[in-house]
Amino acid sequence: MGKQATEMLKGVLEGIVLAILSARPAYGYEITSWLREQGFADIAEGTVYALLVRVEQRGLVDVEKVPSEKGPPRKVYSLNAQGRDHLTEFWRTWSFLTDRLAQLREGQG
Amino acid sequence: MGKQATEMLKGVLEGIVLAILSARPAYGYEITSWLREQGFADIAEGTVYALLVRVEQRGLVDVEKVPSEKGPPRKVYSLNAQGRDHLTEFWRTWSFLTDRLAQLREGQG
DNA sequence: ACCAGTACCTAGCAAAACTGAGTAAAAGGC
DNA sequence: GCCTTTTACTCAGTTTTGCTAGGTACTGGT
Repeated sequence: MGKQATEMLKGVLEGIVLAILSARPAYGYEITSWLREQGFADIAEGTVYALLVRVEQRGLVDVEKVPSEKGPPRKVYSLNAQGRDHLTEFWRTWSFLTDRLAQLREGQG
Repeated sequence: MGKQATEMLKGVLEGIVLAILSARPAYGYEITSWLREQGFADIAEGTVYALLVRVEQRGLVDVEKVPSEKGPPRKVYSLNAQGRDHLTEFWRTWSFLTDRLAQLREGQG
């Protein structure tokens, strides 16, 4: 992904992380690694941690500290009811966007 | 669209406007009206004009001043070669994002 | 003792969109 | 002639979000 992706990620990355958490609880380091495997090569660690702090403060996730076999304890996040509502709203907006963009793309090249 | 869309638009809105311009030249007021018809209800006028200034400064569009039948002269923008390249790159990044998101969405709800 | 891998956090910056104004020009009604 | 509406563009200041570029801390292998 190029630098263009940086700006396109804004607002979308939060939805991505919430979607990940809706599948199963996860911790920051794990999420960052997973994103990088998926091709989001230049996602900065700090970006994910900051995002997790934000969604926690907005009450979209629950947190639990879990000791790790290697390294410091993990902060495991899981999506709560409010987070699930927010995710639903995200998918709605995302669908709207993809529909409009698909139309535009067909319209020409 | 809710407030959530505001942040999701970042980076995407530029692609949308370039896509519009790739179909035919257009001026700011026209683009804003069209976007609102398409359901982008809360796009601020200032946002579109600022975006057009940016893409002009980056040399992605050509500008021509055209007198209007009613009101002040229009600044008509058209996509140039560099803009077309940029748009191609935008579609590539957009495809990447939609693929990843579609996968995530299938993965669960 | 040292280093690599794991795991998290922070301060300061940049980009992009919004708010909420203001400026201007022409058309049409009175 | 004046006023309102519509068209059309501009600008300063704020917020949100991601990036940069560090730092802290714990474990296991050499």
